[in-house]
Amino acid sequence: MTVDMVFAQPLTRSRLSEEIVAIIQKQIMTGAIAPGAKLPTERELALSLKVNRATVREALRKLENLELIEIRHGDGVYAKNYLDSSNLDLIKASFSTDEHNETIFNVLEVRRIVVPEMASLAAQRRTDEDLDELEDVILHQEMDMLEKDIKVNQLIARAGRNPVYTIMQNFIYQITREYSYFYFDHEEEVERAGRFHHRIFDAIKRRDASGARRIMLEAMIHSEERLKTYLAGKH
Amino acid sequence: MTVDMVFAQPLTRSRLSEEIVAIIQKQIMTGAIAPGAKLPTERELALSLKVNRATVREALRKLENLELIEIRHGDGVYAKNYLDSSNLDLIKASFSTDEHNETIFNVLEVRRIVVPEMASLAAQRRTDEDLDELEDVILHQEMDMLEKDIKVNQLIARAGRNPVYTIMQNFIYQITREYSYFYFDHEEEVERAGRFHHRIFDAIKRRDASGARRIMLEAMIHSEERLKTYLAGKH
DNA sequence: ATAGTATATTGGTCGGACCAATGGTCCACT
DNA sequence: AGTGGACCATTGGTCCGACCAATATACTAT
Repeated sequence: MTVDMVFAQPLTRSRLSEEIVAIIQKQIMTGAIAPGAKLPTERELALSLKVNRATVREALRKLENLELIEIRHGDGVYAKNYLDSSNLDLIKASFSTDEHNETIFNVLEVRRIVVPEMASLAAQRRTDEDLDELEDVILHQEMDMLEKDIKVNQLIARAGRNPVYTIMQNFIYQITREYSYFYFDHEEEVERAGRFHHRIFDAIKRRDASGARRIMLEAMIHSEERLKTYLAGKH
Repeated sequence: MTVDMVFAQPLTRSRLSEEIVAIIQKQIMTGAIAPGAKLPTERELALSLKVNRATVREALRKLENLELIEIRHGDGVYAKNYLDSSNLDLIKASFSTDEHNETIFNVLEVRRIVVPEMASLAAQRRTDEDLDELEDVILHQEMDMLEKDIKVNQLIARAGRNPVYTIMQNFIYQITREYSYFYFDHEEEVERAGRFHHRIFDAIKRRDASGARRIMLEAMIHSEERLKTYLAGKH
């Protein structure tokens, strides 16, 4: 438990345009800029922020992707209601500035519903190739348990044959992965994960949809509890 | 059923950079550009596409947000595995070029799980203010049923007090809304929706979580069936 | 009043220049 | 031979200034 959670997000924070994104995003999400309000011109923003207009434009482009603003050619830039956004990156942003772990709890709440259902779909739709890949990973001894666990969940997600679930799984993974390091610090949990892999594989092999769902739900609940006690202990 | 589904996506297709996004995105998602492969430099892309480098940069910025590429300062641009993306916009893109309605079915499959759970959370967490807002909308006579239905679902989502669910609800709504117009063409469905609103409101008011979940699930299944017969009739 | 037109404003694209991070080469030193 | 560090070419990041294209508005002619 030494190097976990060191590099939270800021990887590309060297980019000036990202700073601008953060500034404007904060103002929109705190309500300092109301939905429907017209933002300053690109030229004005460039002037007041003392950066080039091209840099402002790249920032606005990202804010548009986040569905926080609407850019109208020949008219101007307007703030949108962030509650209407469908971009999960907004959650990632709030995650990196979250003091009370609200974000992670929200994600866990969704995970508990979504991931077991994904396992159920995998059991229904898996091909023999999916099964082979899964078995390969599970029986692969040299791989450490964290890496293996990630791979198993990924293969299950893809075996479900629903890209929407796959994307949601990727999102959930990206948010929770920083806590996974701590999780597998205990030998007890490593063994438990090993047993889980075999059980879920067996259920998927037998095309036992409800069984797969139940086994996955059980695993989710357990890791939730472990995480909650860990986070509680940090304060 | 005349003007439904007219403007699928192309709203901002006047932008040159969007064309470039589409070109490169397609190559990555079809595998023409393999994951890990290095893309041409910005200068080379600008040259071969006969556009300015700034335009290429804006396109690359968007592809980066889609998690389709990774940009490394001083190094180059690398393709990522689109299966690892957590950006729901990828689904929207495939939706607009989907011949066999696969996308909408995938989204409905997720909706059936997610939205009822959202209703359950709303029943558990709704405040009196949430309830008042909901009642206002439901009893508001002048509003047409489509608009009302959207608003009701939105308020339920927000009453659940989980931004991740809210974002997913927005995504689901954006994908399915184009079919909603047809849905409320039948007076029978309008009346059914009215009854549904009252029932779900009642359950949420009583803080009946499982009841709210059940009522919502019922509504989802019904609209799914209606939509499927409609889509089947189009061929 | 209304429809059409001119114009100012604003986002979109262009070209060319320089800054900053990275990878690789090469050389001095051990 | 191996290692560490200086150097340099390459590539993304930012800047400047100019022009193109869409929009809103004010104005004009009817």
